[in-house]
Amino acid sequence: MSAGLRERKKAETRRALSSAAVRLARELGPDGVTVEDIADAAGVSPRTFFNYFSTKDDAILGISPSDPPDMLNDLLDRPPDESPLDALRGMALAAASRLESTADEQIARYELTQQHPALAIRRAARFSEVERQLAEEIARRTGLDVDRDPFPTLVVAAAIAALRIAVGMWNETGRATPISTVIGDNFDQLATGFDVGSARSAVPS
Amino acid sequence: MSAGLRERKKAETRRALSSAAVRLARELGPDGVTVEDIADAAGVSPRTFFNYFSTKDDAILGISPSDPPDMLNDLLDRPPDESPLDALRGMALAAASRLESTADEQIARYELTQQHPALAIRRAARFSEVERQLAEEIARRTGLDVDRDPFPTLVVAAAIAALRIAVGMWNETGRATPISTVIGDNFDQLATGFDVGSARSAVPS
DNA sequence: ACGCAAAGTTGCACTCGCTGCATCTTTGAG
DNA sequence: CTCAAAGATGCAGCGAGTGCAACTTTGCGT
Repeated sequence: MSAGLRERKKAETRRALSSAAVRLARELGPDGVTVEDIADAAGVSPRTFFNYFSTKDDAILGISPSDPPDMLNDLLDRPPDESPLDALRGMALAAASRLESTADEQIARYELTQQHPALAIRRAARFSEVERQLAEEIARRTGLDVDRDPFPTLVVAAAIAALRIAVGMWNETGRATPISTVIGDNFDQLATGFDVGSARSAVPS
Repeated sequence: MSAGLRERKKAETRRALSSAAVRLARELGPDGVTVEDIADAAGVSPRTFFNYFSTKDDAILGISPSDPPDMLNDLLDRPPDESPLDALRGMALAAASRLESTADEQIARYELTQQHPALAIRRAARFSEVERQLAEEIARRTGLDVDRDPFPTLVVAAAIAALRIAVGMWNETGRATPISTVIGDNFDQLATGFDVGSARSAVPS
């Protein structure tokens, strides 16, 4: 069987907690809602809340401890002969399409992070954790030493920025144009470099 | 006169609090020390601590609320006709040399951030706040719209990563080679792009 | 079906970070 | 020397987050 009752119930409780957290945070602001409120709304005890999320912010952002970062898997799925930047581009596109498909709750989360810096901070922290793992994988692929060679860390940081910015603009512009377009532009920019004259506007005059 | 007694005392208290925080955090770990400990060591009441720093972590990192980000000033000092990447390169070099000169306490802080993720997170958050301001300045220089054009945000994110990585490697390698060398390499990489074959090792075979 | 071990939930007591408010002390200008 | 403003402090309180010791539920072997 795919999952025992136990697993299913756990997953359901986690979803209930996280979506209650998002909903209440939107209504009352992240500081206007207590862990107790969230636990009540999800029908569990406050103490149980902390068995699922280590902080209130994590619940709002839907970050569960010890779940594997999807992006790392996306990168591992890329063929080994791809160049680092192309592999990261593929990873970014995969991550973006996953994000594009899950709709409303993601949007609510994005707006919350825009309005409440504390959440943006938590999210940025999450990204930087993942960055380290990605850099290690790029180092492995290229045979470089992640502690001595700047390249792996640098290219990963740039790639993550490209993804993050594309997602941000996608949200900012009402999710009209597909994320993949902006991701493509950003990675092209990274591939060819920031040299003089390479600043291209998204709105051709 | 340069500063009244009041101002001097305030500055002294802030320094006392921050360096007590660093010292105690190194001895007992950031979680092993309470705000009360820090306040006692600095000879003020716990309540007064919060008149100087808004969180314990900020005290350890020496982040005082409402002090102007030096890096933004560094960027504003660059000649207006420089290309975005060159201006950011100049800014990074200025920031690095400032950091290179201030000695022991900075090193202690760096090691603390390496060993305790929570502090690294706080510091990363600090960086991302500054990034937004820098991106706005680059947008102003280039006449682009920071909300519609990825370029300003992307180039700033890449530049900050280049700086951050250079500083990290400088610390990691025992502060032997000057930071400026690695910064130069990283910005060269950004200028010419991450295209295939551009991965260069710091240790030529 | 049944019983038992493991996994999960809960209540409790506690520490600590952080805040608002009212009060007292110190500073510096006239 | 006086007095108003700035700063320091004590107090009372909220809420996040943790460890521990019951208690309940699940699922497996029999």
